[in-house]
Amino acid sequence: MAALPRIKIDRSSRVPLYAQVADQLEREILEGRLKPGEKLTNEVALAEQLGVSRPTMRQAISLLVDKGMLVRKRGVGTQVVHGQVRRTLGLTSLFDDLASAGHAPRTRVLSLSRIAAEPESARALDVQIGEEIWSVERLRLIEDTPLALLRNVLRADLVDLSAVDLERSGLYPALREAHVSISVARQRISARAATQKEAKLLGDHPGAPLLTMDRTAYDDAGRAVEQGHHVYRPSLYAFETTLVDR
Amino acid sequence: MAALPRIKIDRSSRVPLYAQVADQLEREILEGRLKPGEKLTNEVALAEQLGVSRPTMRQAISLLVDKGMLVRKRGVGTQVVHGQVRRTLGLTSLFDDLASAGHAPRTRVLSLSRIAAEPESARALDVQIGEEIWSVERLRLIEDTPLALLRNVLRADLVDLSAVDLERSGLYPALREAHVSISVARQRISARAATQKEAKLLGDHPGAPLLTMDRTAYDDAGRAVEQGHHVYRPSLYAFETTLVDR
DNA sequence: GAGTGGTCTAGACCACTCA
DNA sequence: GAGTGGTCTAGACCACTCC
Repeated sequence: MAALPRIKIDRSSRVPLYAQVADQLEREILEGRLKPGEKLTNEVALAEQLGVSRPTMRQAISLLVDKGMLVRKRGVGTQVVHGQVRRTLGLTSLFDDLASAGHAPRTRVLSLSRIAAEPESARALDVQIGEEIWSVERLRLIEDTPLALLRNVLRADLVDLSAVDLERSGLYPALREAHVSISVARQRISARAATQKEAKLLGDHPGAPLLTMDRTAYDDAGRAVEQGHHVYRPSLYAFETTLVDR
Repeated sequence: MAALPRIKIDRSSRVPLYAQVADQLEREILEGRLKPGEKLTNEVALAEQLGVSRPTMRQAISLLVDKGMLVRKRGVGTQVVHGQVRRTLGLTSLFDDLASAGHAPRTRVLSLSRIAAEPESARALDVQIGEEIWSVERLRLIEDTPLALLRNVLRADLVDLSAVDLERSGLYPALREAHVSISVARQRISARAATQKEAKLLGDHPGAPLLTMDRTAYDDAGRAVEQGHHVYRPSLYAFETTLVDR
């Protein structure tokens, strides 16, 4: 039964209470002060100790349950999950992933232009066939080793890609700067053999296995903004997910 | 501003109110009575109409936001996301996926035995090296076409695999019957070339691209129960996910 | 029976968006 | 300034687990 004496909340902060509690609770786990399998003090007592209401305490715990770091069991209690913790797959770009892993990713923009939407892109982006959209093709490298080939199309009426430095940041930060906030994305992950063109760009041989990701992203008004068709060299990249039963 | 006149709640049901509301709201969207882009009536009014409190109404809406079907924007409202809706990737087995898609999946158990845990399995399952664990190898077929090769190891002290018919159901239903409830799983998805053995079993050629999934699953006490190393033929399988910004 | 998490209420105040 | 979602409270009762 682990109480949480280190957790302090700051009611003058603009960070929500549940987020303050969740962040500090996560740190307790990541830094080993809460050990795998250890049982937390019950919710009611914890809320009282931290000086928040029980719903707020529950919301904090729920965030970590969704991250796969805690498990709750009715009538029993809340425990820390065993096993090493991994980051959850979120709405971040590959660029961010690599940067935070301490590597030095680079991006080469192979092409950037406005094209007439062909049927598939038109359907995905919810625009008329032939309407002008952005098309961009980028090569992602890590220490001069090609890692991924990224092909994207974007709604030209919602984003101005010409104003953005795509070699300096990922697509999502760029969209954020342009006041387009992506809030939902649907992904499909599979694999296939490299085409001749892909093999040449990625420094691999035709027929080599590639990890593929096809994604459509929607803004906070529910409009399709971006569609991506990405291929990754699987020896250098993988998708990690945490699944939680509800 | 769409009110939701069709939604009725049953206070005598054992299904939580928020789940009743969420399920019926989801059906409104899936069956097209709420159209993409349409704005919902505000939360306070909806709660009043349905006769529930606002936190309960919010919880229902939050479930669909997490599924990627609704987007909320402070100061503006809640809208239906554009684009076709897909099922979220959940804690289901491939067997269930195929069965619910109307296909006829079959499973052939290639081997099932108790082995001494080698270092990698021992670390993943949190047991001593050399301790007895289950090892099972299965081939998944769809209409006589090989689809996937599934290799799993399980904690023998938590599960009795000899009592289970693995050709009749997936691994997770089998575990559920054995009173082992999986609540969290961590997955890593990538790709690689088929080995000679894999190619033979899957009816493909050595070097063919395969989709790979490595998973560790934990029960509701946070203990590692199962580890899987699966390979799929990418032309027949893909992983779909919905990502939501938080 | 004691203790736990699961659900639910009826409010309140705040932050943000948009006309 | 009006309307929206975001946060928070202080309780209540229930369902489940385990002794």
